[in-house]
Amino acid sequence: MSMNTADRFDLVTRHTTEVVTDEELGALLETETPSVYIGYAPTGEMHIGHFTTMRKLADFLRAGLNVTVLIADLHAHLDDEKSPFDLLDARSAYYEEAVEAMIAAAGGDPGQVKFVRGTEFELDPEYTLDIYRMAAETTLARSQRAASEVVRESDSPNLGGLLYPLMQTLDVRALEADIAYGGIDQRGIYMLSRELLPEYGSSAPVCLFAPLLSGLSGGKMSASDAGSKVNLTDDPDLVAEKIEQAYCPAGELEENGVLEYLEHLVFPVLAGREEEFVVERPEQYGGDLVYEPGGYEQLEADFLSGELHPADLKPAASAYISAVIDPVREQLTEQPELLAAAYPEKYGE
RNA sequence: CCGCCCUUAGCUCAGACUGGUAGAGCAGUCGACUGUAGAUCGACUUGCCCCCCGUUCAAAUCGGGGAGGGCGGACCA
Repeated sequence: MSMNTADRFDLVTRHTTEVVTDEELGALLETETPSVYIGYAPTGEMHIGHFTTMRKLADFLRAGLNVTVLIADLHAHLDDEKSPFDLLDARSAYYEEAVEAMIAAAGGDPGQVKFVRGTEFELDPEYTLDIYRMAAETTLARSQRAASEVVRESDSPNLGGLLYPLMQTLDVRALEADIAYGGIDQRGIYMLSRELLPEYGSSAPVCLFAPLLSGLSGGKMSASDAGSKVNLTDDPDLVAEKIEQAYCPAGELEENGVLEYLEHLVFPVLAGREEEFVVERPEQYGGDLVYEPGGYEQLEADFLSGELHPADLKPAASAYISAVIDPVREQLTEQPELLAAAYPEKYGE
């Protein structure tokens, strides 16, 4: 690649919330063609929160990394049976399609991404044996702590949730990933991985973490609260409705999902296309506002100062969000059988 | 293998002893107030009370059986 190391480093690390560690990543980017992987457990429907990591995959590709997406089907079941065992195939198929569509919509080439399902290698004898070896030397408390932000909490936790971090650790090795990328909620697990893998003759992965976006109703995005997130299959009217109802206090950035969507999703995509962000505004409030590609900082400043009012921002935000996810929605709705098979209760026969 | 406990609204649970076809909090919906949303007021909605059989004029409630879940014992002592 003609890109120099500093540029590569910036590209790889932008829009991340933590890098473990800068030094290791720097060294990695100087030498070879590093590999990065991210795992998605095919549980609930994919949503806009996933999109921010997809956009990073486009960055990774541009930086010349080998990118692997793991569809962690076994994990989806191990975590409190979030996905029933006999729906794993259907949900994996849906995830694969959705991920490809999102990568494309985010300006990347899905053809350059390697897709792997967990069951393709997690049942290999060597892998299985190492699960047992790690299980023998890992305490319940350690595993539980590692998984606490990821695995569903319960008064009566299942064994599956405790195996989960160990398997994720072995995934890093099996996929020969130099870099593990995931939401910051994955931190606990990968810190365990960094501890364990060297004991098993592998090097610890460099870890890159994505910020978790706030939900639209304030607080975290919640799977159980439909209004807290935009789904990939939401049509523009529904997106508009959700954004209209979103928590968005004037002049405040904290837990402001609308602004976070713009920062981590809309503006990066617009920047890739060199398109402006236009807020249409009635004359009585000052007329239209135009932001340059990459002009999120300015928008945020205007929002903080009160120059940009939420009531004006929201319609613009929902229009651009819809535009970004539109191709994904179309691709998915063209194949209704995918969703019907993956979520029969909701889209079923 | 044995014993005990649990199963009621979307969620967490009361109500069961003393039968009279259900309640609270949260969530949700709708108004008011804000140039958005939230917050705050005001109003409203929500149910195969796990299933089957039985007793009874009447069963969420009592009796029997079943299913699902949880805890403990049993070996080590």
